[in-house]
Amino acid sequence: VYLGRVDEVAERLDRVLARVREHGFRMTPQRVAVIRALVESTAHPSIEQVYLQLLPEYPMMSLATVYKTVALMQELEEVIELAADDGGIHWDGRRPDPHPHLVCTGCGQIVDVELERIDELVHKVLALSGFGIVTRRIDFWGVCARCQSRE
Amino acid sequence: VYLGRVDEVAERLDRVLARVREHGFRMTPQRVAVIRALVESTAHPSIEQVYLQLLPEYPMMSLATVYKTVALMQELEEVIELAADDGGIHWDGRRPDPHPHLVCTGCGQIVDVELERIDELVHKVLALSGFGIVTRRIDFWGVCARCQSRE
DNA sequence: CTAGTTGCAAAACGTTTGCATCTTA
DNA sequence: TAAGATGCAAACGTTTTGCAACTAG
Repeated sequence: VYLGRVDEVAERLDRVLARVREHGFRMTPQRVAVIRALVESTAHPSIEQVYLQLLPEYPMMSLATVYKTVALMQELEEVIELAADDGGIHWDGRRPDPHPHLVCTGCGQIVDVELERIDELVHKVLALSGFGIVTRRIDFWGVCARCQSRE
Repeated sequence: VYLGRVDEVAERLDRVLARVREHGFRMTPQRVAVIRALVESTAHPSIEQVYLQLLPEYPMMSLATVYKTVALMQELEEVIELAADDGGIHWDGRRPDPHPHLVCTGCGQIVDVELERIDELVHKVLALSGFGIVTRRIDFWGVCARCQSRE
């Protein structure tokens, strides 16, 4: 269960914004706000959750802009997609490297898991299949400790 | 890269149909056709692909019925869901136990992978997180051998 | 200034639902 | 013959798109 340090996150935000600029995209307040929300959130939000979170501070924000910005971030491989248990798509923009997630079927929370030796797994898959592995998605569903004790 | 033997598959089809009946559901030609397609296919089809595959032989088949039958199979845990690279949801009804899949980003084919020691992984996740793991989804994306040689 | 970005509303998409008709047991 | 399943079409929620107005560089 991993959480980056605050200054690490701030540092990455700057790097991501710089990359977006370097790729020729312009910086608008909406774009910065969405990228900031994605990079800082530990909650693995859906697009609508990002939108609703930003709405009070950015009343002119539109859902379409959030969609477009998430697509841009995905293009630059600065977010990864994951399946929650509400059936919808959620996003991890805080750690964009492929890593496993754990979804609680009780309360819906999504946490990161630090699994070592994933590379070994990838090598094994390569050896078995001959595929050149580009990416992966490893997600678990279960009941978190708190929800277990509540039962 | 796993393929069940033909008689194993036929045997499982009978078992699944029996289970469906035991759960109080009726047997209609449409239901049998969809379940058969799911259990026999190695292609990991989408719902629409199942529908289109059956349409010539069952011209009265409706998409809604395929949706309902897949939902029923999912209820009975006789199919598992997986993410393809067309963005849509695909299904594995031939091996309904959670197992990894490999999606070719070149030709779109989806194959099963036989990975041992997945249980160890699950135990490690349990130890790290305290979650009671219920299920998981492990999928890889890459370029298959044939698509690699074509490049 | 002008090309890129936004917000809106409409369109497109996949999936679900209500209901009259038909079918299984 | 009664409960359940089907097929249709309408409804639904989510995501994408076209476009006029706006704005960053």
